[in-house]
Amino acid sequence: MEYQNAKHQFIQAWGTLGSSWGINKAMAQIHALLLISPDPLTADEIMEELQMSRGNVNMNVRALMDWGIVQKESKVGERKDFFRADKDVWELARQVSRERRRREIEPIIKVLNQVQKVEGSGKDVEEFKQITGELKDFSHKVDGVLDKFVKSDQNWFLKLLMKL
Amino acid sequence: MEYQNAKHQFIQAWGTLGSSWGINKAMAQIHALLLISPDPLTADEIMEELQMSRGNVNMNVRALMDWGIVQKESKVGERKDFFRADKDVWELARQVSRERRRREIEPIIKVLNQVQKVEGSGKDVEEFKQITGELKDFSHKVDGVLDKFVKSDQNWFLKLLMKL
DNA sequence: TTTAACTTTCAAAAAGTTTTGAAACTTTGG
DNA sequence: CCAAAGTTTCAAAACTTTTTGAAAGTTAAA
Repeated sequence: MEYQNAKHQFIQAWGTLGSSWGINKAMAQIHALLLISPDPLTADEIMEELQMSRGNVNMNVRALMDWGIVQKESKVGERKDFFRADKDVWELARQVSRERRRREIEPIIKVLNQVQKVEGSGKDVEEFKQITGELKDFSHKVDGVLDKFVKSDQNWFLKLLMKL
Repeated sequence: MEYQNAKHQFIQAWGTLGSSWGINKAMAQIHALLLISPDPLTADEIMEELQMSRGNVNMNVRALMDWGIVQKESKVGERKDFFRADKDVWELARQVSRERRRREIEPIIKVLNQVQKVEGSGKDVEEFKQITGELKDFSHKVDGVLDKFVKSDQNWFLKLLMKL
């Protein structure tokens, strides 16, 4: 397989994967491009390579910086901003876990705590308390695992894999 | 908090969570409703409760059955189909993991294997091989963990939690 | 076989999301 | 301070996904 080809396929696939993860395609594609780029790129280079508008690149590069997986850099003697993706896959996974934990697990635990305060009795209410209680327990467990993961180092994970 | 209130809040929250997981809102809401319902419900009851069209209910109930987390039932002396959600949160988590593994991890591993076949040399190609290689390794590890999880029982998970 | 109850399909409409591009804004070197 | 280079914003357009509802299909009791 030829390089240009492999590159496009990878960027395409990363974009699709992103979509099914609730990350928009442009954001995922920019990330893919920066990941495989040996040197940081300017907004213009990203626009050119991925054929997207300046606004779109700007918006999504900022989203990637929010996630903490892309950094802005400047070069001496250059006016333009350069963007670089974190190349450490382990670190990437941790950042993504951290964000998803914050955006998804935390809100659901909050709601489950709220609705557990339901009053009254009867079959419906009992069933409701039962299932939301189980979901809450489960969510707490997942939260705990993610927390551990986010705070851990790669070595911990590898040791864990051994145990499985 | 009053029951009707808690119920709506829970269904709403589950719908939102679904969206950020690439599961459509209607599908997640139907699932939430069935989860907390002590008895199986008919399509008409779901339509009424969630104020959505017959087509939408039908489509998403089938999607839930595809995921293996909702079952169709029939009652003697009743023409209508009844739908029931799996009440076991553990089982639910396993089914969801299985589906996401199949839909997301497997395709990306396939692409990574493909693009690793890139030919030629140079800084770009080396960087490309390096990062796609690392992603592949990582994906395989995640795949392994999920596989273990999907095939495990709750007890295994609890023991694992102890070790953390 | 007929008919009524129920389920499924699918094309069109609505809703939601992403992308564009031009204008406004900011920064920097001279 | 000015002008040039670069960045950000945002309303409108394009695109995608979801939802609707009516029509077609299926099933089962009489």
